[in-house]
Amino acid sequence: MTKPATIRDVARRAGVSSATASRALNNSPLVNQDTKRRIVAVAQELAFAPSLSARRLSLGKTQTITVVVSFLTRPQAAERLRGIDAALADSEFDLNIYNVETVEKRDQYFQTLPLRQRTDGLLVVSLPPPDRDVSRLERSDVPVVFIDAHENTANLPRVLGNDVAGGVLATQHLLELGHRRIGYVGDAFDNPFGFTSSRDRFDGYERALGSAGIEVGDEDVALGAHGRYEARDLAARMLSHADRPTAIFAGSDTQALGVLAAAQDLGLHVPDDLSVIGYDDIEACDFVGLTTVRQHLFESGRQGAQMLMAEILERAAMPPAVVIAPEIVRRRTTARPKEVRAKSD
Amino acid sequence: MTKPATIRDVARRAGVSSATASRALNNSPLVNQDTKRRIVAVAQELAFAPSLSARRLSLGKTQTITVVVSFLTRPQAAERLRGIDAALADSEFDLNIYNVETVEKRDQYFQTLPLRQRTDGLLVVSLPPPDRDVSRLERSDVPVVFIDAHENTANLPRVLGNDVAGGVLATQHLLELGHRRIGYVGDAFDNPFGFTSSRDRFDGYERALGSAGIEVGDEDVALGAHGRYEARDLAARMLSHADRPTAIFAGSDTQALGVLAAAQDLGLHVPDDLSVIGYDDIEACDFVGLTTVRQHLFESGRQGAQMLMAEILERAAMPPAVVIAPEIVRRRTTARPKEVRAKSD
DNA sequence: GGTATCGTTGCAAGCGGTTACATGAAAGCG
DNA sequence: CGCTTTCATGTAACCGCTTGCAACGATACC
Repeated sequence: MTKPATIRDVARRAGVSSATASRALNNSPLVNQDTKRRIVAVAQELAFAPSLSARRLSLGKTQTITVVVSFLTRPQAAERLRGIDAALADSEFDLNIYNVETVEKRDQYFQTLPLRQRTDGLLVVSLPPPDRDVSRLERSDVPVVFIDAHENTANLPRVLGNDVAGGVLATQHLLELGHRRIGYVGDAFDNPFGFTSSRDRFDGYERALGSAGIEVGDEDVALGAHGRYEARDLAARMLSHADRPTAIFAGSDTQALGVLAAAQDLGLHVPDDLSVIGYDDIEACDFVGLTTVRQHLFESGRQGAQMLMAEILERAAMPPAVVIAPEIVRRRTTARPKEVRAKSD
Repeated sequence: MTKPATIRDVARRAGVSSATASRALNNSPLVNQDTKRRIVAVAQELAFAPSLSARRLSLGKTQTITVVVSFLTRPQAAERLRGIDAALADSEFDLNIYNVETVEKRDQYFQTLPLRQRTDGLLVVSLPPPDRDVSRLERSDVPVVFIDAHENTANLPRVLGNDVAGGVLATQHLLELGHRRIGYVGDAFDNPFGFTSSRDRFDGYERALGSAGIEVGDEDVALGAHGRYEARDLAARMLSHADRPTAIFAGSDTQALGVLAAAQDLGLHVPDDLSVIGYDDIEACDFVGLTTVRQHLFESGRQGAQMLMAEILERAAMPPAVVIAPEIVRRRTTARPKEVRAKSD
C-alpha cells in the first residue's frame, strides 16, 4: 500500500541520475550495458512501473485511441470492435470506448472527444457525424477514421462496405433463382442518426430489379423502425394476401429474422413458399440457416484501426476510402420459387 | 493546426494568473464571479480543453476505469459491457477495454494492468484470475471488482450470478413438466481459463435430479468445447438412439442452439419429442423461442461498475459479493413429455 | 487609527516522467 | 604530450495543470 516507486526511487537505489534511469528503461543506446542491467534489476525489485500520465504529458502524446461506436451491443458493432482490438493489441495504444445510443450522447462526444489533449486518434464506428461536426473534425488535428459511415464524411478517411453493391448482390441472387416478385423490408430511410444503410441497400435492390426490367411495387416495400418485431409486423402485412412476393430481401439480418417469424406465423414454408435473404451475416444467421450478404465486420475494424495507427505513427497519408466488398453467403432460406420449379420439373 | 491552447494562454489573455484560471475553470469558490465569467469566455474563445495527461498527473489520478473482458464479442460480454458503460457514462471516468481470448493475453494483462499508475480501478469480466495473480491483486492498491468470476477471487469484491441455483432452476422446470430423463450438454469442466459456469450449472442439475430421486446417467451427460457445432455433435450422439432423454439442459444458449440443430437433423420435434432449455438469455433465444435461464447481464455490469466507482470515489468498503439471482424465461422449447401428455389426455 | 477578517489573486512548488545540453573521463591522433 | 573524439552520465528545464501558502486591498470591529 506504499506509494508506487518513481523513476527517481529507482535511480537513487541504483546510484544514478533519473536521466540515466529513464534512458536505461527506454532502451536508449546512450547507456552502458552494465549500468543498464543494474537499473533494470532495481526497477524489477521495486516493481517500478512508469506513470502513464507523466509519460504522456512528457511525450506530448496520449498513447490512446478513442472509439466512438453506436449501439455497442449490436453484433455488428461488437465484431468490429474485436477487429479494432486485434489491430491494437500489440501496440502501445490504449483503447478508450464510448458507446452512443442517443443523439445527445453523439453530440456530446463529437464535441468533446476529437481533441489532441484527449486522444491520439479517433475511430468512429457506425455513426455518421452531423454536418456541423464534420468541419470540426476536418479542422481538428486529431486523425479520424470512420468505419461504416457512408455519408457526410467529406474527405475524411474511412473504411466502408458497399451497401448499394450488397443490395444488388442480394437481389441478383434472388433474380437468378427465378424470383420476379421480390419485397424489401428495412429501416425507415430517415432516422435520428442518419444511418444510410437501409436506403443504400434499397437502392441496390431497385437498381438490380431495374436491370431485370422489373419495377418496384409500392406494396412490396415496407419500412419501419429497426428491430425484429417491427420487421415481423411489416412482413406479416406484406405476406398476408395471396398476391404477395415470392422472396423478401431484408435490410438487415435482424429484420430477416423477423420476416422468418412472420412467415412461420402465416404458415408459409421457407424457402419453399418464400425465400428470405438478410444482410450483415451476424452469428445468428448461422443458427437459423439464413442466407445473407456478408460484410466483413472484423476486417473492417481491423483495417480502420491500422489506417489510424499508420497515420499516427508514420504520418502516412491515409487513403480517402477503403471499400470492403460484400459477398453472398448461401444458406437455407433461399431457393427457386415454386412456379419455376414446377415448370422445370 | 496550431498548438492547442494551454491554461496559461487563457490566463494571459484574460489578464490573470494560471492559478486563477485553473480555479475558475474548476468551479472553485475562491474566485470572483466576474473574473470567472471573463475567464470562461476566453476559454471558450480559444477552444481551450485541458490536457488530460497533465490534469491526471497533477491530480494523481488516472480518471480511468479499466475493463478486462474475455471474449468481448460473445453476446454475454457485450451486454455486460453495455451495463458498465451505462454506469460510467455520466461520470468523469474514461473506459479502457482489454479483450482476452488467449491465456497469454490474460497473463499479460493481469500482470501489467493492476497498477495505480495505469488506472483508478479494474473491472474483470468473465475471467477468473490464476492463483498467482490473485495475491497480486489483493496486495495491489488498485480497487478491483470481478464480474462473473466465481472461483479463486479470495475476498476480492465481485458480482456474480448463481450458476448452481440456475442449474437447479432449469432442471426443476423440466422436472415439473414431467421429465424424468434429462440430459446435460455443456462445456468441458476443465478449460484453460478456469471457467466454472458449466460445472456449477451441472452441479445444480445434479442436485435437482438428486432431490427428485433421480440419478444422473453417464450417457446423459455430454461435455465438449464451447460452441454450437460441438454441442450439436454431442447432442446428436446423445439423441440418436431410442433410449434417449426427453429433455436436455444445455449449459449455455449457444449450446442449446446446437442441441436444437441436432434435434432438427434427427427429425425430432421440439418441444413435442424433446424439450430444450438453455442458459444466459442472449438475444438469439428470443429469435428461436428458446426457453432459458436468464442472467441479468446488463445489470451485472452496471452493478459492478457502480461498486467500483463507489470504492474509488468514496472509499466505500465494498461488499464482498453481490449475487444476482437467475430466473427462468419460458418460451417455446419446453413442454410436457409425450408419455405424460398421453396419460393425462 | 490600528488590527483582525474576508474575499480574491499570484507565486511557486509540485506531479513523474523525458531530453537538450553540459560535463568529464578515457581513448585516439599527429 | 596536447588535442579532438567518443562514450557515459548528470543537471536542469520542461510537459500543462493543480494547490498550499503568502500577499494584498477592502471592509469590519474595537
